[in-house]
Order: sequence, then C-alpha cells, then structure tokens
Amino acid sequence: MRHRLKDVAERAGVSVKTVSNVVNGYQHVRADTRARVEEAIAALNYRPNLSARNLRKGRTGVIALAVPELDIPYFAELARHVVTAAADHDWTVLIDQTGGRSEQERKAASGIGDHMIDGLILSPLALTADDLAALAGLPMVLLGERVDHGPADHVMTDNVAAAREITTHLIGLGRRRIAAIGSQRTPEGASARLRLAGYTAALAEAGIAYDDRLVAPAPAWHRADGAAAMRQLLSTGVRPDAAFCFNDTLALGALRALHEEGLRVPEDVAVAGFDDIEDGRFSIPTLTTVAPDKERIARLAVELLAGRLGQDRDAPPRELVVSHQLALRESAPPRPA
Amino acid sequence: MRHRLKDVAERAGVSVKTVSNVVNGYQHVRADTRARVEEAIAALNYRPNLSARNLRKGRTGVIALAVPELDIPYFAELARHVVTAAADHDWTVLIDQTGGRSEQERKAASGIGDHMIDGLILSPLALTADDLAALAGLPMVLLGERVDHGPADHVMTDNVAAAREITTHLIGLGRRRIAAIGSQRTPEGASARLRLAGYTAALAEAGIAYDDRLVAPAPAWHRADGAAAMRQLLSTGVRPDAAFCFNDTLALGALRALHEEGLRVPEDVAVAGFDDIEDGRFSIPTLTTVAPDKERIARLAVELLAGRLGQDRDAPPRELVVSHQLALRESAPPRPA
DNA sequence: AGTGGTTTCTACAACGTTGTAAGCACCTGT
DNA sequence: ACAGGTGCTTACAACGTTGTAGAAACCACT
Repeated sequence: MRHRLKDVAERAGVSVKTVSNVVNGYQHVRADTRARVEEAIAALNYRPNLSARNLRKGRTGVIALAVPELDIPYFAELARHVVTAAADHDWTVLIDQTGGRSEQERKAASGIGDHMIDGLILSPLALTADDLAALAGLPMVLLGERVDHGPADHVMTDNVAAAREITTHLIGLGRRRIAAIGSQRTPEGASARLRLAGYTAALAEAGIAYDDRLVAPAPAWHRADGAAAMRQLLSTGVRPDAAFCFNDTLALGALRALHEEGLRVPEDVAVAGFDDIEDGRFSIPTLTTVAPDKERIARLAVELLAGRLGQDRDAPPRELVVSHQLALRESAPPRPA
Repeated sequence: MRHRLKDVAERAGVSVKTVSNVVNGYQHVRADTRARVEEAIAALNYRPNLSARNLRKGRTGVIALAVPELDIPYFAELARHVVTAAADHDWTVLIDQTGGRSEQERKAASGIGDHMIDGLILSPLALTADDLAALAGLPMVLLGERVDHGPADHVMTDNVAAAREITTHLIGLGRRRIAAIGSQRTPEGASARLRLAGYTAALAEAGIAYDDRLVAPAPAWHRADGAAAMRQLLSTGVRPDAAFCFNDTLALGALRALHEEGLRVPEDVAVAGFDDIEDGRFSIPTLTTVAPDKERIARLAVELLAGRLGQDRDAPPRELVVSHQLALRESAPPRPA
C-alpha cells in the first residue's frame, strides 16, 4: 500500500532516478516521459519518504519552536506568527512545551534537536548561559531576555524601557501607590527582574519612594496568580491606586480580584499589563498594556535562523531589539490633553 | 563537529554495531566494553541521527496534531493536554495549524504525514468524509464532530445534547428571547449546525417559538465576531434577554458588546458559552459554559492512536463520546433553589 | 559523414542506522 | 580433550532517497 520510487519506476518503465527527477521538478525530462511517470505516481499514490530524503540531504525542513506553555496566550499568538513566517521558507514547525523547566529546555535544544530538526527558536525561562553554551551544536535563535554573552542569536524587546514607560504612564495619571505584580526571585525570573527594574527606575525618576509592600510575587504568570497577588495586596491594607502587572494574564486576574472587592478600574485602581494579548482588547475594562510587535519578533527570529542555516552560518551572534508601543485602553486610559 | 556511530566505534576500538547496541541498551555487552563506548560517546558528544534511525525502523516517534488555530484558547488548551498525553508514549508532537481550510487540512493529513509522522490527531473543520477516505493511509484520530461513516477513529462530545442542556438552563432562568450566536452555513460549520440543533431542540421542548432574527451568524468564532454579532442583534431591535454563544470567545466578545451598550449581565441579558476556556473563569462576569473534559479528550485520542499503531491496526473505526458538564457561573447563574 | 553541443536518461554510491546471521571466545561438565 | 552452551562481538545488507558522473540519443552545423 505504501510505494517507493522503485515501484513507480517499474510501472513507468524508467529508472529510479528519473522518477526522482520528476518528483523534484528537474527540468530536462521529456514531456512524454514526465507524463508517464506522473501517471504512475498518481496511480500508486506515491509519496516520498521524508526520512530517507532527509538522511540523504542532511536537512529535514523542520524547525522547532520551544515555549514554556502553549496555553499562555502570548506564546500561542507568538507560535501562530512563527508558523506563518516559517511557511515562507517551506519549513514545518515542531512546537515543544518546556514548562519553563530547564531540563525540558535542554532536551528541546539537544534531544529532539539532533537531526530531527534543522534549527530551534527557543523562548528560555530557565536556561543559563552555561547551559546554552553546551548546546552550541544546533542553530538556534533565542527569544526574550538576553542571556549575557550567549552563543546564539537573539530577538528581544527592551523590557526595562517598556516597563519604565508604562509605569511612568501610571504616574502621569496621578497615581502614587503603584503596585508591581509578578516579581520572581528564581533564576527563571529573568523577565520579572527586568520589568521590576523598569518599574523601580520609573519610580525613582518621579521621586516616588520604593515600597516593597507594594511588590507582589507570583509563582507563575497565570490569571489565578494575578488574582491571588491582588487579593493579598488588598488584604494587607497597603491599598494601591494602580498596578503594573508583569504580563497580561496577571493583569486580567488582578482585574477580577478588584472587581470582587468592589473596586472600580480605573477610578480606584488603574491597571496595566504587558504583552498585548487578544483577551485584553475585549476584557471589561479593556486592558492598558505594553504591545511588543509579536509578528515582527517571529519574522525576525525565522529570518535569523534562515541566515544561520545559510550563508551566515559562522556569523557572530546577533542581537535584535524589536520596538514596542503602549496600548492605552480603559484600565489606565490616556491622560486627558 | 557532528559525529556518527562510526566515529564513536573507531575511538572505542569496537564495531559500529556494538556502539549501536550500547546506545540501544542491548543487554549482552561486556561491562568494560560498554564503559569504553560510553566514554567515547560522551567525549564526542554523539547523538543518533534520527532520520537514519527512522528510515531503518520505519517509524519516527512523532505524531502530529492539526488544529484550526493555535491562538483560539480551546485549541491551545487541547494542544497542551495532547502533548502531555503523548509524552507518556515517548512521542513528540508536531503541531500544525490548518486555519480551518480544507487544503491545509488535507496537506496535514497527507503532505507532512507521509513518513515524517507515525500518526495524526486532526481537528477537522472543513474536510468531508470523502476527503478523509482518500487519506486512509495514515493512522488518524479525529476530534470534534462526527464525519459520518468516516474511516477513522473519533473522539467527540455530544454537541447537540450539550447545546440543548445549556439552552434549557437559560430557559430555566425565565428567559424567553434567547439569541444564538455563531451560526454558520458553510460546510465548515459542522459544530455550528450541531449546536444550533441543540438550541432549537431546547426551544421546542419548552414550547418557545423559534425566531430566526435571534440567530446571529459569525464568520469565525473569535471575540471580535461575537462582539459584532451582539452589536448587530442589539441594533436591530430584537432585544434578547439571553444569548447562547457557540463558543467561549464569541461569548467574551458578546459580553464586551453588552457592556458597551450599558446592559447588565446577567440581569438584562444572560450569556452562556461553550468550551470552558481559562478566560471564562476570570472574565467579568465569569462565564457560564459547557465544559467538555479536554484532558480526557486528549488522552483518549492519544490512546486510540496508540492502538492503531499497535495491535488494533485493523480494528474497525471506533467512536468515543466524552462527557461534558455545565459550568454555571455569573453570566447565567444557577437557578436559586 | 564528422564534430560539438545539448538534452535526456541511467548506474552507482553514498547518507547513518539497525536486523540478521554468523563468528569467536570463553565457560562447564563429561 | 571435546562437545555443547552461552555471552559477546562483528560483517553485511538493507531502509528510500539524491548527487555525481557519465552514457546514449538527438540536434545543428560544417
């Protein structure tokens, strides 16, 4: 039921290689030969064996995208853009969930990696520079935070600047007791630390004293964590008048907790997030957030990887910073002119 | 930099096959030989070439999951469960986005399929029974609607019953002008038609006349479509007092549109969705919805596929119906006792 | 007819792995 | 010493594809 070049060749009365040539669109095949071969291919419903082709060619046409969790909307949206961008290079994307665990991340980069995929786009939470150095074999592009002097190409947004800008926006609304939700002290919390740095920088610029009772940790960055963090802030009596959440799902959770406490957003507490996920455009209220250009991040990552697989094979590691914007919506609206 | 069995064999002073035996955990290898080989493997950082292994073994250890869109939360959540379930079988999951287009769905089933993956879990929107019959080559499990007499295994929820139940719940709240949001007349709209059937059945049971001005089509099932559909309903003057949205993202969009019109949920309009996505547990108000057991759907699909690849290779197509529950939340709360 | 060039096709040898079958070395018990 | 195991290792031949190099057929022009 499953046929090979050889079967097609026998049926068409030509050599195996001629069939291969037809399959690959080689020019110099006589029209009637081509027709005979194509008839045989159709009759036998022949499909090339990709394992064999890959073995022969040394490439697989598959790249992997490894993200912490697919059902975090930011990563799902990013994945969609990566798949789209990869299609332009005729690549299939193998999507891997690492759960943010370093073991899984290492496995993504080495285990699956070898010979099954041509390259990897990795959104690392847990890997250190040392880990990455050990994986230098596979062409790789990293997304997200900088891993200092890592050996790989990198596409990122300026987390510190973006966090500073959005915090400054909250300050501009007249808020002074601004909570930060999502801090993490683990090595995995690189994003958290950068966004916290932006937050503190903005406070310092505005001459507002840093109050660590306003900084709420969140073990993960899901809605439930955001809600729990906000509830905890409210219960301890340091009533904030604004909150910068380190991502949008945290912010959506925080909105929920505020609603349950009967507090109005933005009147009582202004809320801002980070990522600009689809949900935030329809939530009640709609969510003010930092909007990184996800489509561009994905496209650049794919392009960098294409370079690594092509002529830029031995280029030094490159770093690209993708611009971001503030999306000012109801939860922390633009300042009236 | 990339080594083969041969290189390891030379370094360890043994045959290629002995190295292969060590790599594959074959029992009868002398301890000191094994140690020498392992040393060589470590020194050269050897990794097997999976293309070659697959070619030789005829299997790849990869299954594909093809869904319409990854950034529809329902599919993202489903994907996470499938990846988890597949890990128990040491399978890697290749995730494919079909966009609900039949061409892409066919490609997922045949193009990538051949020899690159061992099996496919497909969530078809657009494929007909005929399409699927043509693809009988690849072991396949379908999710979602039944394709009558399709050749493949099937895991589904009872859409008609679930839609009927939740509509009945809305009726039980005293609502009589119940809108249905998300109808589709295209062949791709199989889910839409089943859920509409459940809706009309519930109305009939309760003796409520069907009014097609209350049935709003939605080209896709995104938040924006739900919002547009609700706005359109409101603008035409057939003021509904409840809405059954055919999935949760439509419902979230509808909530938003109602909010913008100043209508209260559930007091003025009760809203129900379908899918039980994470967002609906934190939206304002929280969303009443049909909760299919996604984890079980994923696990059963993987088990069925495992069977097809093993001893059940030639079993007749099986159909499994996974139970669902109603999650009654704020947008259409439980009836007071 | 002979020359040179193009088009069309083919035989062969890889790619890196593992299954098969057989070989060698070492035991154990007579 | 020898037969019969058993444990360990190996040579070889596949798996299905494509690159290389070259053969065969054709053409156009002298």
